[in-house]
Amino acid sequence: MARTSGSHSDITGPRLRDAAQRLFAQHGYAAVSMRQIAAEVGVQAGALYNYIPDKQGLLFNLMKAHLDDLLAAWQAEPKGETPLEALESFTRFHIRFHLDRPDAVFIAYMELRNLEPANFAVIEGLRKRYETVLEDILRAGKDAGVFTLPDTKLATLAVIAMLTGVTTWYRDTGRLSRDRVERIYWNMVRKAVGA
Amino acid sequence: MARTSGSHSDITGPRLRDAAQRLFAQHGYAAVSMRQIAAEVGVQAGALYNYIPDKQGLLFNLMKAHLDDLLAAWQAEPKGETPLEALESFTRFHIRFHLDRPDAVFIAYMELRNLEPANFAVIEGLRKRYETVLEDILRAGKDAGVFTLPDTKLATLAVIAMLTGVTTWYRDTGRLSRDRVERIYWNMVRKAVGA
DNA sequence: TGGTTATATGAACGGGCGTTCATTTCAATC
DNA sequence: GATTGAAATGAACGCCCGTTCATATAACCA
Repeated sequence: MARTSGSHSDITGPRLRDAAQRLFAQHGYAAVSMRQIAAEVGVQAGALYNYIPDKQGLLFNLMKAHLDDLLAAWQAEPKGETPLEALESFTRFHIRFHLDRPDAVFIAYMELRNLEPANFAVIEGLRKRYETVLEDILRAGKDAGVFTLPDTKLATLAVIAMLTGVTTWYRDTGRLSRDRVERIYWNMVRKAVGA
Repeated sequence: MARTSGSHSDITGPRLRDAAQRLFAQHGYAAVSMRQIAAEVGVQAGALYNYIPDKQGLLFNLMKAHLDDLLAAWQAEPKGETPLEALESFTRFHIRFHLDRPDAVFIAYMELRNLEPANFAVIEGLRKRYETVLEDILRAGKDAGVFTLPDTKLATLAVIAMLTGVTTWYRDTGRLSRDRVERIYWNMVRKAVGA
């Protein structure tokens, strides 16, 4: 034991965020203490405050980093030419990205109510920007007469809920591969939008 | 102030559950203290223990009551004759039931990780029983050649996720009536299952 | 090699936690 | 009107919380 002092800044920082992400996802923000996180990192609780302003700031940083990642990754994604291609691209991207980060996803959806109002507004804005990505695809498809949608806004929310739901049951050791899951969901999404 | 003592058993019990449900939904189980609940009820914290074994038991009772309600309500629902009618019935029922109980729904989905293992097993069992209701409908429709499903199990999970997602955005003061929402989602569900 | 600085310790702060229990209060019964 | 018992009080229990800070240490740079 007894990690002695010295300079481990570049190690402790990431380890802190990793531990916090894992513990918050498992037990919930309010149920995890700074001392638990510190123990996981192998450090005393006081040392954490060299890296974060406070517990709330830690949660906010984790959520913001996740959503920034999400939006940046979509920017870097090949999006296809037609609305149908774009929707397939989005569907597969969303599933893949979310399955790769189960803890971050869990926190982003479950801990919104533990954000202070100012922090919540920032996160909510990023979430809406991502929602708009899908909404724009669906509207373009509807305008082009490729999709049949009773309500574009509701279809957006319905598709995202359906896709994000994958994270609640998917296990790497399960019956289906990721690619198979992507395919099955794409099949259902395509039919749901009438294409 | 100062609610004095006396016999309020039949009043305090329900009020305790109401307050706990509201507060747990708003702030999360771990973030709400017994003293906050007691204050909401208008009583000292110690008095709550005349009605519940402990905080964990309170959470468990709330979740169990919700799922018992859900299964009982479905039993009492007219289910239609054909798989298509049954699916419409289920879709509308699920949306209606969940929109009527936003707090209970929120707790049932968010606080699973705060249940002790034994309690979790009970709740999980009830949740799976409800899932099976939809799975049976989908399988019947698939066997009858009415539904086209790439994977019955995944379709079950996808549809439930999609429908339950309504609770995250629906507001009574919003653009659409409940009936309109039911209709729009039924349209999307029907198409998603290829009927 | 010695001084500087980043990084950690560990104790302390005030306060809130879930739960228990002796005691008090009051409505209902005889 | 006295007795009874359910239902509440309010203080106390030991414990953990997030955060701060004086102090110690080890790596880096002159």
